[in-house]
Formats: sequence, structure tokens, C-alpha cells
Amino acid sequence: MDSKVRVRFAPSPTGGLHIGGVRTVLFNYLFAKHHGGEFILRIEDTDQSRFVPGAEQYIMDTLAWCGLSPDESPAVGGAYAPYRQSERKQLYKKYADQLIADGYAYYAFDTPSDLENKRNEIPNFQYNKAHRKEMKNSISLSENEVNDLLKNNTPYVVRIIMPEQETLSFNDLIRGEVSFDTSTVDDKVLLKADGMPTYHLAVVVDDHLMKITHAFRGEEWLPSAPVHILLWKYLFGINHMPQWAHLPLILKPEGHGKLSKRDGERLGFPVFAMDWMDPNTKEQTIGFKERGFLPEALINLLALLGWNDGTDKEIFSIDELIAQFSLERVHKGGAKFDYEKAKWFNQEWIKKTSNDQLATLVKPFYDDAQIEVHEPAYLVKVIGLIKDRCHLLTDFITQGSFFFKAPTEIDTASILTKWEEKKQGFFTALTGDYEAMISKGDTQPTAADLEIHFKALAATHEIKPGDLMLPFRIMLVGGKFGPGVFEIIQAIELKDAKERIEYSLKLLSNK
RNA sequence: GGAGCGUUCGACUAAGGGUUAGGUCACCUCCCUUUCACGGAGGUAAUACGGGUUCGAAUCCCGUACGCUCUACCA
Repeated sequence: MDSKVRVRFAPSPTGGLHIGGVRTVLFNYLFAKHHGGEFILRIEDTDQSRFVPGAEQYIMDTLAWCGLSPDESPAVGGAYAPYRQSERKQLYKKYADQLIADGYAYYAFDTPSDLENKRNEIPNFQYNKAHRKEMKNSISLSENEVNDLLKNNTPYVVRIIMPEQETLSFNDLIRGEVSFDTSTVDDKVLLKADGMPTYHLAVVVDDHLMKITHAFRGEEWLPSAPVHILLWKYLFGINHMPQWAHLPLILKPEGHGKLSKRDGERLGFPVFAMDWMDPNTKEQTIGFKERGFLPEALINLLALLGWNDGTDKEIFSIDELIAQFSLERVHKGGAKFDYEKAKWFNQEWIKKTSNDQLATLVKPFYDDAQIEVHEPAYLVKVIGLIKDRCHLLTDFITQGSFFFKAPTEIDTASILTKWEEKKQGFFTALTGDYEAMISKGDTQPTAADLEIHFKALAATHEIKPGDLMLPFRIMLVGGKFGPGVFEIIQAIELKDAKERIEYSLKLLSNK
């Protein structure tokens, strides 16, 4: 048996965490835990120009919320620290030097504008065998020229020499054998002018140093795989290379292409796991968490986007996912994201969650909506009454706020279509009866008792109860929704019910 | 342009040479519900196209089309 399974998620801290990223984390995590291995978080902050303060913390907060905490990370440390590539900067140069010494890489002194000019001059310009002799580098220049440039501290990058017409293939855990002709990829930069490695060098060096056994990443990385394979071959030996798996992409719900932050804004659903505010632009992006998703539901729906266990089962806990997960059942093709189905997953998880737990989860949403919850037990009771009609935690506000304060918006239009004098009389009598019950001290009638009383009163007024139910409901909750009318009264109690009826009656008489 | 990868109902997917191509979301109908939901019962709806191989193809092979990704001193 091989050594212990070690996988890593290696994001660059440039902004909020997209659900595609969360799914990459998930598959890493599931694979690691399924095999009793370790999951490492490594921060790839090699591009200083794109560094966004707070993004790293956001990533860690998101993983914590999702319940996908790493075994090793910049925050918790580990045997292979540091886990931030910017703090590992000095490590990479020696490998770049080694590649140059071994003839696999070279210095290139071209300035950004040199490259830009070249690209403008030659359509589809590639820095490769065909053109590298036209450029300013240690292949085209004499040894003396190169030494002079280096001595004068001329900025340079290190580029890999892509061999010509060498077929490179590897076994992708998801796709099977994939092969490339090395001539189709250019001489990638390995070490930048600022001394930082590019992704290509850093990923190989760090995966080696951190003893990564399986490397998962998005499908968009497939075309650069030959560079990484070559680097493994040159630096550490191809036999030590981790097993690669390129994950399918999460696509836009309509049209084509990768799901992006913009799609969420356009179509009105979250794309980031949690709220994210860009510290530079102050732009706010909504997250699944704040939209009212349970982390279990987000994990569940992401797992089923591109994977299934081969049965009809769709609801999985994280432990069930760990037990069942296998890369063989991960799809090759991308999957379109469907927000309706996402909400269905959340609804299923709301149903699975106890009322007590839901109460603590829902409470912050009530606080944000400035709805005061005096008694936690009352909130639990309300949740029991409305939970079946909630898809999102935020639905507990729209479905439940009237339990805490009388509605101010009353759909009087719906009452007025069939409103008549005798109904007015009925409700006036009803408030009278409620008043009498209150003064008798009978403040806690059951829903069943209230219904019996209501029907009896309707009979004396010679009105069918059915003609009264809808207006009654609207008076109590403001609109055509909510649980049973008498259960509502039982919950909000008689005094409140009476006041709501009176308020609506006043509105109606003004119309 | 080049390279790589992909393609089953509108969406997520099952079926790995033999099924009336199954399930879930969405949509429609009905039942339940004196509201809205939940729940229950039904329904509409798919193997991109063209060639092979085979007694038999969604499944294997070839071609075509379409789509996606990459083609930065970004990851």
C-alpha cells in the first residue's frame, strides 16, 4: 500500500469563494477522508498584484462553515509549514536554477512590452521553439551577454524549454489516459521577474515538498498538465508525481460557459458560499449562507453536481458522502447549475433538521429583520408550524413574522371582492366573544375549541364558514398564506387576534 | 487559428452490448387542504448527426456538428 493519502486545495486569495471552488474542496475532502488521509489548505498568493486583503480569512471561514476544515493550513500549521506560497518564496529559486543547470529551462530578458509587440506583430505568437531564438534569452544570446545582463541585475524570468514533438501522457483519475504533444504548449514562465514562482513551478515544488499523493483541480488546468508532468520528470522523478484528477466545471444555468459571479447577479441567486465584500471596490456579493442555505444542503447539492452513488439516493450527509465517494463515479462533463434544485436540497435539509436547531439558525435572520423574539420556546413552536413551507432559512421570516408582530400590510383587495354587511357583523361579534373570553380568563383556548366556537357563531349569523375563512386569514396574517387559522390564533393568543380583526375592520370600513 | 476535453428529457443524472431508456428538480393535471405550502396519484419530455462493428448499440469504432476550457511574468 502506498503512503498515506494527502490532498490539497490551493486557492489564490483574490476574492470570494465560488461554489466551483467549494466543490473542488469537497471532492478533495471526501477523497481524503474516504481513504483516511489528510486534507491540506495551501494559499497560492504568488501574484502580489492580485492579492486581496481578507480573502484568505474568508476562505478559511467558508471552509469552517461548510464543515470542511483542513488538517493543515496557514492557520493551524502542520509539519510542512509555511502553507502560504509568499512565505516560501526563497524555496523555489533553487529548483529554477537546477532546471537551468540541467538544460531544461533558460533565462529570458524580454520586457512585457517586448512581448506585447511581438504578439501584435505575429498572430497567435507562441514563445516556443519556433520563436525563442528571435527573443532575448539565454538561448539566443551568448554566454557573455547573458552573464553581463545578470551582473547588471537586468530583470529576467525563467522559462521552461518545451521539447518538440514529444508525446506526454498521463492517467487522469477521472478521464483515463490523456495525452498531449509538447509542441503545442509554449515555454511557460516558471519564475517571474519579482522572484516569485508562477503556478506551474509552485504547484509542482509544493506538491512534492508537502508529499501530496493526489492532486485535484478544475478542468481548466488540463491544457497545462504537460508542463507539470515535465517538471515532475525533471525535478523529482515521474514516479513520485501525484495522481491527477481534473474535475468537471460548474456551468451557467442557461447559455453556455463557466458559472460566474455575474450570472448570480443577473439571475438572482448566490454563487459565492458566503457574503463577500471586495475591500477595494466595496462591492457586495451575496452568499449561500446569508441567502438562508444550510451548509449540509450546500455540500449535498454540490456533491451531486457531477457525482452520484449509482442509486436513486440524493440526500446525503457528509458522513454518507465520505463513505460512498469514489472518483470513478465523477463525471467528465460539466454540469449546469440549477438554483431550483438547489432550493429543493435545502428544503429537504430543513425537514431533516430539528425545530430546536432550526431556531438557533433562524434567530440571526430574525435579528437582522428586526423581529424581536422574546421567548426561544415560542420561536421553536412557530418553526414547527411553518417549517413545511420553507425552502430557505429566510422563508422563516416571510412565513413567520406575523407570529411576532401584527401585519401592517393587509391584502384588503382580496377581502373586498366578496365583502358584505353581514360579514362585518360577524367579525364584530367575533371580537366581542373574544373579549368576553379574555375577561373570563379563558386566554388559552385550543385550536379545536376556537374552530368549534367559530363555526357556531357563523351558524347564528347564517354565513357559511367557508365564506369567512379567507377574510379571517387575511386579517390575521395579511395575505393568503400560512398554517391553519385556528393554530395561528392559538399561538398568537386571543388578545392579539382580536386586535388584528379590529384593525382590518377599520381598514375595510374606510374603503 | 491551435490543442485538449466534452455531448441521454428544459436541468441534474441512471442504464457499462439485449429495459416499454429509470429517478429527481422544474412544468402540467388530479387528490388532500375552507389560504399558501407539505404530502399523495398521474402526465409532458431525452440518447446531437452520419457511417460502421454486431443477431442486437445510448453503450464499442470512425467521421461530422455543436459546446466548453486553455492558448499571460493570473491562478
